[in-house]
Amino acid sequence: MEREQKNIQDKLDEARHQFIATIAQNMGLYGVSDTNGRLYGTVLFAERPMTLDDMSEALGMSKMSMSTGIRALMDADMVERVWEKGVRKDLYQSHDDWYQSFTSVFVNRWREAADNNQKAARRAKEEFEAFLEEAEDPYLIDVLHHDLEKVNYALGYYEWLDEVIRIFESGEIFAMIPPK
Amino acid sequence: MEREQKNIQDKLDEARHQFIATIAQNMGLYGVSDTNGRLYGTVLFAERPMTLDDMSEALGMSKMSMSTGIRALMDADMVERVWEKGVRKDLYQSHDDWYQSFTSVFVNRWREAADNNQKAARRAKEEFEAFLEEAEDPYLIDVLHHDLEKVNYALGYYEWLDEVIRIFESGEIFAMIPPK
DNA sequence: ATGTATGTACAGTATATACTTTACGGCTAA
DNA sequence: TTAGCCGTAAAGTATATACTGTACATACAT
Repeated sequence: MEREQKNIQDKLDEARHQFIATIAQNMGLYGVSDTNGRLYGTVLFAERPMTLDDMSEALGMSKMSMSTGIRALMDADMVERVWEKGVRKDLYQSHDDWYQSFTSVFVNRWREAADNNQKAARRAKEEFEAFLEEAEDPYLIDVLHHDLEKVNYALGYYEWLDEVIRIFESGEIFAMIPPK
Repeated sequence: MEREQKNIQDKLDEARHQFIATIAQNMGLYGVSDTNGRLYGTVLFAERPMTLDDMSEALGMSKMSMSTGIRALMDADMVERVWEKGVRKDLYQSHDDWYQSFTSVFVNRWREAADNNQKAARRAKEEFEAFLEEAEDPYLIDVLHHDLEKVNYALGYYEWLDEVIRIFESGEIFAMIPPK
């Protein structure tokens, strides 16, 4: 009997491991590396907050990797540090608001890109228009019109993208599609 | 005068180059590498469909890189192959539906991840429930309940994510936020 | 104050990725 | 059929990234 319960524990670990491996594999989409994904999964299913040494042992990796990995996960608001009196080591536990994680990852990544691109497009547009003032060669003028068309299209797209991002940023998305 | 027009052409190239560099830099979000982003930009602003040799010269990179790069861009529906009678070399031009590109990239990347994770979560849930049948140790039973809670939360999240993806997949998003 | 334990910076190493060179199969035109 | 060109597969090389070991700075306990 004792033996059987032990067996269940092993199988449970295996089942957890399998699940963690899958979500870790896909966590690249959140800008989280594969190994950091496994780190998150490990902390998620831990029964208690973990120390860096715990993680190091659980994953068979250096403590340094755990340190840098945890910092990345904290930056992404996926884990949080907790204090327990009498414990000197830093303790970490998962911060499980996946809806929030999704939106903030989505927003952070796209917001910056959209802003950069929009700025670059505006600048390009200005320059193209300035060139158009000076241009005399009909062919060159034609080319410039085409370029302006493209950059205007881009600007429209960025405006649209901005709206999409805003829906996630403001949380409107949760009114449109309520969390389960 | 001739000299000045030439100067404009140079400045135009520089302005294009600048814009292309920026969008290429951020194109990593679309799963497109930096250099493939520049490749796309080059094709986008080309006045005529380009051959691999054209691109090779324009970017100062090997033809092989252009070949693989173009294939990646074609897979992402960002460039298309065109035929011109009398031209033996393959010709490529940009396929400029950025709205479509965005949604299909978004959908393709997240759809697969969501499906994988959902499948893994269902499987984990089944296993956890099976273990719960066999378990006798109260502590183990408690652990299993916690695990089930987590996996149920995950399943809810995947359901939500599925809905979000569906909005982009079906094009509903364009009714909610019309393209400019 | 001083010894000890803990997290992290730094440098070195291994692995993965991007790119190039070379070589070849397939298509086209004579 | 064959000569020549085009696109790509394969192998090799360089660069970037991920990970480790060591060594140090900081904070706590005595």
